[in-house]
Amino acid sequence: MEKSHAVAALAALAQDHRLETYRFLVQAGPDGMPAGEVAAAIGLPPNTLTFHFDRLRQAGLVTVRREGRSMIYAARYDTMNALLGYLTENCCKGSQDACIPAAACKPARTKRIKVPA
Amino acid sequence: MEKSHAVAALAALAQDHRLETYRFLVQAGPDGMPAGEVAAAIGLPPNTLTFHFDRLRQAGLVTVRREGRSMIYAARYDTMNALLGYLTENCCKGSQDACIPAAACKPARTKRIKVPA
DNA sequence: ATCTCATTTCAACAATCGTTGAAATAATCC
DNA sequence: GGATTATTTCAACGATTGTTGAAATGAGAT
Repeated sequence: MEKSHAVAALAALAQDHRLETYRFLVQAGPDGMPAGEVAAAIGLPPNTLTFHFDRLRQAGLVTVRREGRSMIYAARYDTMNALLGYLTENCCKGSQDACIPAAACKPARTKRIKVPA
Repeated sequence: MEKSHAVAALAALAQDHRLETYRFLVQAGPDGMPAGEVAAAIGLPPNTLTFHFDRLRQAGLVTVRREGRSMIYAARYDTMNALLGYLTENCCKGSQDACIPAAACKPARTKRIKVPA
């Protein structure tokens, strides 16, 4: 991930309603949610939400698709992981000793991906 | 980490000069660097840099101490790790299956903390 | 005390941000 | 076709942001 993309993603997340919206979409899962349901859940007027969705989308944190008359927004996990990679690269690469706490990142531990054999 | 703190940290990092400054301080190590050297390295007028340092400090990402006539700024690794924790909590906790890629975060692998025996 | 060096404070300024209300579009139902 | 539902577009608005130049502070050197 390039610096400008990281800045864009950080800026997109650096706002109350957008962070909440994004978090909501992440927990909603990869299938996403119609804009209206998000608006109701977050408690934001639809036009305001559209503005924030646009920001998230331009930062590559979210995708949209039409389904009937609803617009379904979904979180892009790959972008978040790229951002985390960029930040941890900064945090831990240059000087490992500097990263005081051992517990830097805590990925899902309870249930790994398949890895058949 | 609370949401408002996360937003503050994200906002502090969501700017070209500040992200670069913070990254520079992270790589400078826990002892930090005088403001002047950072200004020279980043290529920013000292008063502008002060403005950005203030933002980073208010977000808890940086500390200052005086040393002679220099002000030494240093990265706060704990805050960055708290932020990463908050983001990964969002990304991976609620729905592990949703976190498509296995490589979510990559902490320092080359050289672990001491662990004497 | 005076002088310099390192940094901060302050008051501007244009630019961008987040929100609103009203109007437009897009798809479905009758 | 016209009505209804879901969402976006548009033009405003006050608020915040990042940058600048000039002046102030703080600490060491003479």
